[in-house]
Amino acid sequence: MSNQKPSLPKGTRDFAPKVVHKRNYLIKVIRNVFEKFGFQPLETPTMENLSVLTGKYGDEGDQLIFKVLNSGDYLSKANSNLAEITSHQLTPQIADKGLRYDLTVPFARFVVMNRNEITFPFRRYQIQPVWRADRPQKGRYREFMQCDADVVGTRSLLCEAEIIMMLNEIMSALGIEGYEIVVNSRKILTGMATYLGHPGEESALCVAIDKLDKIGTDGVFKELKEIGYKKLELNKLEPIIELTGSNKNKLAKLREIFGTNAPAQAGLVELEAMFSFVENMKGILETVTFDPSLARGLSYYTGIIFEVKMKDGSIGSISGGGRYDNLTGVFGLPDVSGVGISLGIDRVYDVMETRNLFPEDITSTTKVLITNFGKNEEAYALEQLNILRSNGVAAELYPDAAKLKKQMSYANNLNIPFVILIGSDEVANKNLTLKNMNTGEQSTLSISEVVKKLAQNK
RNA sequence: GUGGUCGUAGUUCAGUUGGUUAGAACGUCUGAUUGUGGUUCAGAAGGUCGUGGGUUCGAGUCCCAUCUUCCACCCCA
Repeated sequence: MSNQKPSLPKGTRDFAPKVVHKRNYLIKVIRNVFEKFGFQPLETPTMENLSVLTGKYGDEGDQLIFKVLNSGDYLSKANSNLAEITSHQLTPQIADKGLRYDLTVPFARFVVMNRNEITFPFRRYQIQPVWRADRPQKGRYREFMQCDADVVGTRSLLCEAEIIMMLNEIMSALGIEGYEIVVNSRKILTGMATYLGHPGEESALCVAIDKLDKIGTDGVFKELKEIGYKKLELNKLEPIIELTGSNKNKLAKLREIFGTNAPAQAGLVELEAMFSFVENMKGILETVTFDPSLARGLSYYTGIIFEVKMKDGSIGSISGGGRYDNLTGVFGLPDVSGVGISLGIDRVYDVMETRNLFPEDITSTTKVLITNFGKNEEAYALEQLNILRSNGVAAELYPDAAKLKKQMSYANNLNIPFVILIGSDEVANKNLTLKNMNTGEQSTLSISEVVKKLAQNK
């Protein structure tokens, strides 16, 4: 057998122990906030039937779904002449499953399938990996973890307000500053398209104005011209996307501008209501920016939409979400409104890592290492090890009677905060030498004193 | 999916117009120190130069293909 070089599929990664510790910390903080807001955990399968996934993310989204080849002699069951069809046409004949593309659609599927068991309104959070056959870039992977929280079965804008509260709380719990929660409403975008003389064409409008940050007003206008916008219409758009001032100011000005435009006015009213809910909860609004040019988000959003981004622009958005009125409709359950957000923890991780925001003590699970001096001390050491563990102190004994230097560097490299030395003196005196690896302090103690110290030091 | 880019030790990178034995730093291991890690000093190990072809007397260096990385577009966490 020839030697084969091991490799990973494009856009996937291993996570070494120290990285997993940090990711777990991140997930723990986010989960705690989700649960504090009353969300319940849900998990769904890695694979969904392709019929569940396709058609939910637009044509381009469908291309990005990883398909799972059918088992068995799948070709004989495909009833086409291979030479005569495109790969695109062949796919549905040889694959009927696909990898989860996001967490929202599987959630919608779950809600429909379990509608009789679920008590509405249903708040659930879900933290699982998703897969996209995208071309990788920095902060873009083919396998990545999403943290979603959604509420379905209510149209109350209180839910939108709580999402703002949650996002603020997650960011402050992680110690991340310099972020911005950008909000807008799909209804404003719909109204805007009509106002500009292009009713029903808001998706083309969205694609263009969403790039405002990147290509500027001139760039956006150039793109819009290419899809048929006239000078006069662009003149009407300009004051809208160049609005400045406080959120309240922008909302007030837009109410004037849009006049009797019903969808736009409805969107503005909703945003005002959301802001006032946040104020009543004593929430923070300084981090929230209303931006009528925010247009991102999947096609299923129908109300208020959110995006969290870093002000320094160091990475793409770290969270996105919004309200959707009819996600379950395609599965036969109409009129269930929901609102949710999705956090990309790989991106949050990158932000935390570059800013050094991870606490130092999270990269070790072991609290104390007992050094191994050899046969004579072994029985006593094992006894102490057992006592530590049965008192809930994460402890390990170095497995070989290696040089102390080696054992100490082992503890040092793994960030184990304490080391217990058990040599002939300790065995004879029935005590332990405990060394604090951070301060270098060392003291002779009884096992009960050590347990007390390490248990409280949690 | 379109266009470009990168790949040399575990890691980050040098490597001249193609020329003998491919270097450094950090990390690792050993010793200075047989009961003490982080600092210091001495030494050692570690490479099919991403992979496969080609040009050449000779390729890390040039050409082609392929994989990977990163970037722009598209889209998105």
